[in-house]
Amino acid sequence: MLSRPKPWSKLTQKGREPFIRMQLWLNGELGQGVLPVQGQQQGPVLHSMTSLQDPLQQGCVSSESTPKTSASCSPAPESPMSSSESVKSLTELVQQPCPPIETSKDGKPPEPSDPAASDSQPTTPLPLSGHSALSIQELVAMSPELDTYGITKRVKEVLTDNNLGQRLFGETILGLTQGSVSDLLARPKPWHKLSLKGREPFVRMQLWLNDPNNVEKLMDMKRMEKKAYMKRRHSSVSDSQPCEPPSTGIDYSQGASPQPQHQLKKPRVVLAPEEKEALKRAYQQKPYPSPKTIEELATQLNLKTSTVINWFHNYRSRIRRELFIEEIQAGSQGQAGASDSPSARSGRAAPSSEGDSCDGVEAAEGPGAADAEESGGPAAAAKSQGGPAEAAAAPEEREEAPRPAEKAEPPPSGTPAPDAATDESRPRAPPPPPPPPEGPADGPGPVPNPAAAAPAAGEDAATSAAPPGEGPCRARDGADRSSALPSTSAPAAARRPSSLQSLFGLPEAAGARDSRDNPLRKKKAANLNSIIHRLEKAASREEPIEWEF
DNA sequence: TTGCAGTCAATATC
DNA sequence: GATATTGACTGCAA
Repeated sequence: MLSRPKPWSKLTQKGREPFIRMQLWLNGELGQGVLPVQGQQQGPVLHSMTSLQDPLQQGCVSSESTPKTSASCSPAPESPMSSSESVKSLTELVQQPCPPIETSKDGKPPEPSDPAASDSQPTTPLPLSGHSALSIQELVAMSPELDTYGITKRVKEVLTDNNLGQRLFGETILGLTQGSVSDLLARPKPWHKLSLKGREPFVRMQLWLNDPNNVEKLMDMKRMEKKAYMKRRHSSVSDSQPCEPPSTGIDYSQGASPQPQHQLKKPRVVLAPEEKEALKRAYQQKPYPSPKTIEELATQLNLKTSTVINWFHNYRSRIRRELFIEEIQAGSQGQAGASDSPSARSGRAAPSSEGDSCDGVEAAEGPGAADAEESGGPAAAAKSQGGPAEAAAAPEEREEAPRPAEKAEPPPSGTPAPDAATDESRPRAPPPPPPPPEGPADGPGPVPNPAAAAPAAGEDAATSAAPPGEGPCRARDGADRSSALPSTSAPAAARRPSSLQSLFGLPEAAGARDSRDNPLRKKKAANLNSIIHRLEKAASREEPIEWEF
């Protein structure tokens, strides 16, 4: 990297990290200021070339939304600090009470004076006024690891304590919709697993938390909204009746009748429970189904292929998140206080549980695993993510461990190795991790055989279980699955190896889930751990080091 | 091209 | 009415 640095513009977000770190480091050495001091805008574009001119010092007026644009940069001021200081200052920046968030600056945030504005538009995120013009991205990029779990927890507390809604908070402070806020607060990802963009809301939350007047401001906003609403209501009522549609006023005003609009809108697809069940089962068989499989599933379920594709994407991603949460929670529970970045450290064995729907599956998936390195090195991985935990988490179901495998995490401390796995542990645990998506999927395997499919109903037959024959990844998942849904599927499998039904049926699955702690589950977990462990070994033959347990 | 992260926004649920 | 869930979409990276 030092000898062949890529140009900043060609670096991925992750790829930029080292340069940012180097820059910080250099700044420290040089005593140059990294952080802007109020009012200064730092430029995001770094010269990856080692010449490093305190890139950070080049102020770029980049707006929050357009970080990359390096546009104009002005020399930035200085604020001497050592690398550690810079980091520290950053931390402080984000952690210490910050100046009023909102506001005005770019004109963005709703002006208090203009109630209307506030209520009608979601207002852009906040311009972190206090911190000068440091764009949020810059803050994010330079921000130290934040305890996402702790932050969301505090935010939730503050919001509930003060009776502030997610919508208001999201639109005003984060620039996100209510649904996103809800999701974020309920399932925060660990800091190191977030992309720069994904970290933004957390930085904003942190800044907001640090703002001594945060609640007050939000309350004001609330009041203004209310006022504006009342105002509008009044005017519309008194003015006449013309158009009532308060919320959609704009659209209506644009001429066309409301109707068209509605018609243009695609009705939201709502999958029936049976369909979901079927998809879940299909997922258990193949988290990464081939196009063909998807096609079949779609046909069987009478859904659009895009819907099936989306469902798989969403499911994988959500399961992953569930795992994060479990890890975090497990971690925090395990460790007392935990506030410290549980997210990062969470780790340890998370016992279980899977997310509902998730069927735990993913646990392995690992995003976690996957990125471990993100934080930098194995150690980091271990530390931050609580590596092991990841693996551990929700073992029972973990079916696929997709990508992560790369980094398979070691078994939870308690469970060492393979042994645990008794018979069940299907040795075959294959390979590798999740392969690239499809690879395996197509495989031979057991893809759900459409034939069998009858989704919901047919279940009976359910059966099937597709034996593991699948591709690597699948294999793994097969294994897991089997472990996860043990008996039930087993027999079935025997009967009908590849049938869609396998995807459905198996009522037991649900039952199994309930009892999270039963011995069976534990056993499964142990098996999984052993499998993971083996995978790990295989994968890391090169560097056996690490993991200390 | 595929998968993922992050979101939105419609619905469902509380 | 507020919050949670979830199908779909966008943009990015590999």
